[in-house]
Amino acid sequence: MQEDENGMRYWLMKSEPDCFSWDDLVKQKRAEWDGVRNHAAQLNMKTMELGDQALFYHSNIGLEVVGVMEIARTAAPDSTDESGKWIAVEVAPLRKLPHPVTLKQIKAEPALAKMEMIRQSRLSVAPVREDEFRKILEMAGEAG
DNA sequence: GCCAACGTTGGC
DNA sequence: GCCAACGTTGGC
Repeated sequence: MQEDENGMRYWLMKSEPDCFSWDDLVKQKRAEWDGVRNHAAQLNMKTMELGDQALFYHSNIGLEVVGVMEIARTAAPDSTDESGKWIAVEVAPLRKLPHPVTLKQIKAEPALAKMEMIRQSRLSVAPVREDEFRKILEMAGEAG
């Protein structure tokens, strides 16, 4: 796991927009990222710290990174889970990207070839290296 | 403890 | 609608 000089980690979190979209998050201002039922994704969420930044990715429909959010609460029991086995974090929107960055663009960019989301496409919560994070913001039209 | 069968995710 | 990747389950 890579950190920048402030100890901050970066992530990418997937959601199907017809289930929970970026606009839904903006409306709610803050949301529990629940329903993750994959151990690798759970482990990633357990590693998250307050203030870590995460890319919001629309899977299935759109197939693009649409915004940046921050971790607003660290791992705690997933309120949708009866068994008590699974955890969830809370996220809050920071900003929408000037324009989305599509999966197609990500795959076409050699600097992003090693991204976890590419290497393991089904992982719904994946770490992002700092240089990859910055590259995606640049591709989204944010000033360097 | 292995592995085949099956289910789910997510891209094409 | 299909398929690849991956996780889980259950028989042995």
